[in-house]
Amino acid sequence: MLGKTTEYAIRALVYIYIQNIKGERPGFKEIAKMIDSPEQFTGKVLQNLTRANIVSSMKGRGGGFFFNEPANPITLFKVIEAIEGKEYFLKCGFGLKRCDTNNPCPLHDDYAPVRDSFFKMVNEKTIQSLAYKINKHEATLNRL
Amino acid sequence: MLGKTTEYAIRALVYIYIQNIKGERPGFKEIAKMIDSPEQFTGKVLQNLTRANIVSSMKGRGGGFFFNEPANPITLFKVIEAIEGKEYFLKCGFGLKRCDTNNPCPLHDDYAPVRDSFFKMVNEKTIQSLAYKINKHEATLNRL
DNA sequence: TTATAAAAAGATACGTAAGTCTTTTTATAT
DNA sequence: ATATAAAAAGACTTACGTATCTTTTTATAA
Repeated sequence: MLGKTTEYAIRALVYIYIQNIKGERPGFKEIAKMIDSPEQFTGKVLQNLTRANIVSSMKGRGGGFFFNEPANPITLFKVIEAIEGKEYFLKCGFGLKRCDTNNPCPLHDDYAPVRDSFFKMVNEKTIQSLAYKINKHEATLNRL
Repeated sequence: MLGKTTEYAIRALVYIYIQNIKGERPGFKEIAKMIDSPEQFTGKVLQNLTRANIVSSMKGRGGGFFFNEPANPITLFKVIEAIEGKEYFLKCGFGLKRCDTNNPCPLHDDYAPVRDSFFKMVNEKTIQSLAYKINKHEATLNRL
């Protein structure tokens, strides 16, 4: 459902968060290696996330990526919104320009609940909660 | 979630079915006009659906598109599978190459139910059931 | 048997996502 | 000050989804 770019973004942010807990500030080359993504492209994605104020960065020796407010959790929705665009969860599943309960497409009544449950999920899950699962060894960040 | 091509395909098939009930066999130009899609591209999409044995066609004067077994309902899944590919509902939401209950990504437990409910929905809904809703005036095919 | 109307087919173009390469800027350590 | 290590930036390439244009094939009607 999500594009590769968004998947790289989420995995990269989770890895950055895990490293930050350990007091580290990883660079994009290390990140790309650890999440199994193309190196330079991951750099570009992180550049965009930095511009969107989702993560922070420091240039120069000893620099890298980090969260300056780790207490403030980042929902997956925020990441999706930044990369896929604001409209991502608003589109009609049948492709109509306008579609709502009062003027539905023939798929609306069945599609809307699915889309809304996806929306709910990405608003509940955060970079932090995913990192927590990994640190508890309940899930893995990659499959190399 | 679905690509434009799949949306055109579903809308086109619904329109063809509705016209078939009336004893008509529409051509791609008429179809494109009625579902508000690009004319030539819709022709290509229908060509692919014909090759995939989802719909039938006749060349020459009086030709057009039709279902040769209208009693056998076509699920949306079948259309999605033909256009987006077999893997569409199998992909990991986090982007991992392999991901299942035994070896999950940190999103798996929450993503899988959403993906499965989408899968269930597209297996229940058919071109015929969507057409029925439109014929009952409970939904519209376009929004011109 | 000829004109016509339709889908099929092939070539090409456009737009955006995905990815690479090179240069520039910035901070730090020496 | 200078070398070094890092992100930022810009130009470019590739792949694919989306779309158009032209020609060919096929069936029907006249």
